[in-house]
Amino acid sequence: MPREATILHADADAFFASVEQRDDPALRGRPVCVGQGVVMAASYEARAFGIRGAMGGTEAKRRCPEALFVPPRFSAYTEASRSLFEIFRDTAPAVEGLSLEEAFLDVRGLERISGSPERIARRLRGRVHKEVGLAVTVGVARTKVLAKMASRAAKPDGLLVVAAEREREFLHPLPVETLWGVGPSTAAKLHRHGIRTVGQIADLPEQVMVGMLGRAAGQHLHAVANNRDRRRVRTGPGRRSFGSQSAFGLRRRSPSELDAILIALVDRVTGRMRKADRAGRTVVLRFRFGDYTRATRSRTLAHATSASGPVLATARELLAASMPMLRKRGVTMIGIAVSNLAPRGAGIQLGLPLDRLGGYQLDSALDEVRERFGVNALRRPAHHAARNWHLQSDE
DNA sequence: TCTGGGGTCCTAGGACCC
DNA sequence: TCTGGGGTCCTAGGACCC
Repeated sequence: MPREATILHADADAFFASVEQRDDPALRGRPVCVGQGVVMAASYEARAFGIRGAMGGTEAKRRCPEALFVPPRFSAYTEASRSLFEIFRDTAPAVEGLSLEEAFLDVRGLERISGSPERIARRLRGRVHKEVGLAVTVGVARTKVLAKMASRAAKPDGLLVVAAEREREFLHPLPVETLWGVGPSTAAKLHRHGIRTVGQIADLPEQVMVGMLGRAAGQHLHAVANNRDRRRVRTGPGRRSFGSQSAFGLRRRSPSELDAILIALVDRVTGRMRKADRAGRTVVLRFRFGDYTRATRSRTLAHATSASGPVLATARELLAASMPMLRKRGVTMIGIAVSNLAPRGAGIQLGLPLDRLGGYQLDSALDEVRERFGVNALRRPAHHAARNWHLQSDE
C-alpha cells in the first residue's frame, strides 16, 4: 500500500442527466429523468424529490409531477465518455475504467511534474468542466475502496482527500450499506446480526464474516473494514463478455416474435464483437419473468466465434429448450451474452482438445496442425481454459 | 419500488481426467 | 479393483455495480 494518498477515483455526477442538461439549456436547473418506462438517471434536482435510478416512471412522476423525462441518447453518452477518458489518460499513466463515467487513476510518482495528488485532482476537475462541460467528483486516498467512498461522500461536484492518518476516522462510522460491494442482500444479513457500521465489521473475527457471507465476500469485507485493500489500479485485461438484452413487458409473445427478438440481439452482439475484433465460446441466454425472477441457460462451443451463424444457432437451441419454462413463468425480457472470450489478437482458434492428448499423440496432432495451417508456433491462451491453442503464423 | 441495458465476480454440483 | 486426492471445465444461480 502506498504511503501517501495517490489513488484518485473520478466520477462524473448524474452522468446521463448531466449530458442532457449540458446539451439542452431548457433542462438546466430543472428536475430531469433520463428514460421512459424506468428512470435510468436522475439529475440532482430530481433526486431532491426522492427520485432514484431504476425507479419506475409512474412513481417518479408521483414524487415530482414537474419532472422532465427525456429519452436516452446513448451515442451522446459514449462520446462524452470518450472525452472524459482522454483527460483521465492525459492526467495519469494508469487509468482503470469502471464504467462510462468513472475511473481510478494512479498518480504515484507524479509529484514532481504535476504537483500533489490534491492539485492534480483540482486540475482534473477544472479541465473536465471546461473541456467536456460536466461536473466530476474526485475522491483521493491510499486505497481504491477509500478513494471510491471518498468520491461518494463528496458528491456532487466535490473533492475529498482522505489523508493517510485519518482513514479509520473516515471509514468506521459509515453505515455498512455505503460500502462498495454491499448491496441490499448483504446489508440485510449484516443488519440481522446487529451490524450497522463499518467499524462493527472491523471488530469481528474474519471467520464470523465468512460464516455469515461466504468465503470471498466475508474475507473481502473483513479486509476492507480493517482498511486492508492492496488492489492496484490496473489497466487490463479488459472486458470478459459482450451482451445485449431487450425487455418487452408482460404481453405474451409468439415463438416467431421471440425468434425475431433473438435475431436482433444476436446481430447486435456479434456485430459489436466483430467491430472489437473479439471472439467468445460461451453463449448465454438470460430471461426475466413476470414475477421478477430470472434464469440463465448457456452452452459452450468448441470454437470461439463472433459469427452470427453459430451464435444464433446455439441461441435458438437454448431458446427452444427453454420454451416450456418461458410459457409457464411468463417471460418479460430476453438477453444474450457471449463470454469465455478468447484473448485479444489470438491467432486461429483450433478448438481441438489438445490438452487432453499426451505424449506422441500430442506430437503427431501438432505436426498435423502445422502442416495444415502452415504455421510453426503454438501458444497456450492466457486465460484458464487451456482448451484452445492459438497458432502464430510467421508471415 | 417492482425495472432498463449494460457489465463483474463468486459459489456449488456434476462430469471427467490423472 | 470401487478407493483416494487433486484438478479442470461446464452449467446455473446469486449478488453487486453503474
